[in-house]
Amino acid sequence: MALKQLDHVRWLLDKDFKAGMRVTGLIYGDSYIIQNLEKEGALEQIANVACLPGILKHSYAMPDVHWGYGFPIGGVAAFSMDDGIISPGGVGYDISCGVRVMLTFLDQDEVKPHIDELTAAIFTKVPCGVGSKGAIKIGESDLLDVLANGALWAVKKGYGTKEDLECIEESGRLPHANASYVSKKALERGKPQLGTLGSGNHFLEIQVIDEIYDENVARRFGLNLGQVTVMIHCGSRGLGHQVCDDYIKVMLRAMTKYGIKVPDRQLCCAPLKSQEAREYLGAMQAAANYALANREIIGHMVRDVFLRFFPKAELKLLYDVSHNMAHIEKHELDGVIMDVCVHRKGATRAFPPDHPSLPEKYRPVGQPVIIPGSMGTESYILVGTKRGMEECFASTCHGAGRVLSRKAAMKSEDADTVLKRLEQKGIKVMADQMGTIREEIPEAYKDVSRVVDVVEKAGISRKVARLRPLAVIKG
DNA sequence: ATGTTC
Repeated sequence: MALKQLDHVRWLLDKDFKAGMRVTGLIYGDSYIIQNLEKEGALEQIANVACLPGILKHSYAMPDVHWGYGFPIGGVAAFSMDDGIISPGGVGYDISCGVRVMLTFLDQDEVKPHIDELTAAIFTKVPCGVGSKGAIKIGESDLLDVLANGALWAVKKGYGTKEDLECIEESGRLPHANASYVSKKALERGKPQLGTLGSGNHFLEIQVIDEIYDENVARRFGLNLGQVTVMIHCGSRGLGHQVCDDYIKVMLRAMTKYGIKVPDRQLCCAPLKSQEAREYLGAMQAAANYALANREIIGHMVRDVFLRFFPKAELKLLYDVSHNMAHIEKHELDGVIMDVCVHRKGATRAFPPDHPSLPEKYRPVGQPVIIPGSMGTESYILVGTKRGMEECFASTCHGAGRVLSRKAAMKSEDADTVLKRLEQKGIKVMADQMGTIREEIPEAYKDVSRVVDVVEKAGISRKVARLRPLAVIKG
């Protein structure tokens, strides 16, 4: 057995597991999570990532890990800027897919009597579902502006406030975006979709804070028991998908050109110093800016609707963070601080207290981390820790993580039964397509509280609060 | 995730 248990929640995948592994695998999980890992091929993928050139320390797997395109979802891998690589498969098809939480100044008792109308009004306002479009109309030059400026563009156009920006990662704008590396096809797909939620696991929830674990941090974040919040989970839509598709082809050519050998073609990549890497980074950051703008615009639309019902709602942004990104960040290795390229695919950046990238108001406690649960289950707010910074490149989990494939989930139950069950729990659900409801049944996912307990026990982030859904909008 | 198989 190549997996060595280090403590209750840490497992080391030995280099003997597979020929070509340059580093060990470090997996966070309890025994249930480790069992699931073996049966679905994720373990093999963790080992494959460990074979990539220039990988640093470990190939990491968070407790929500499961099989993905090339890299596992829930995987983290950092690469040296000197001899490392960048890979579209390590970011994922939905570039900068991520999540934000907005805080109302309303108690659940004020909102509950209006929840049906409120949810219906948001459902009408925010287009959702596969191929959804038409939230706002922009031309080619505005789209280029979005790709260059992210959420800053949205705020400039009145879709959001200046105060939002400091609570978005990278202040809402990735600086090395370069739209000239984004294909015409990607631009065409993205133009009509700005301000739309999309489909799959994307959602919009109205929630209530029903448990506080850390009073001090919760106070700093502005979280109170009974307070209503809004969570938005979506990404870069067809534009990001097309960028990934385009650059997988570029990287397959680059592998031949640079003589890179990988155990799985889906891990195709290019040296970080190459022109191909520069172009992917520019295109990926442009797609990420699209996603940041998208969440800012949707947030603004939700704010509009809430204010119509409740003039004092406010909807202050707690934080907006991506969980599908490669970032070039400073990390300490063997006592030396250096730039490294951290791929987080279905994993969340979680900066510790005092990190210079954090807005000043969060510096004393650390970065808010947002962990959505599966449909109808609780979500969590965590906070980044020093140990996470030192041990796993400031990373943590991103959600519940699938245990059933979309296809397998589709077979299990009809949508009406799922909706009825959620209704009995007092959760209002509105969806564009019933197929999505079946794909997203809670049984298709791990228990998010189990996942969060693992990262807390490991000390790579800490629980702050739990959010219970009142209403869910699905694509 | 995705104009859910250009």
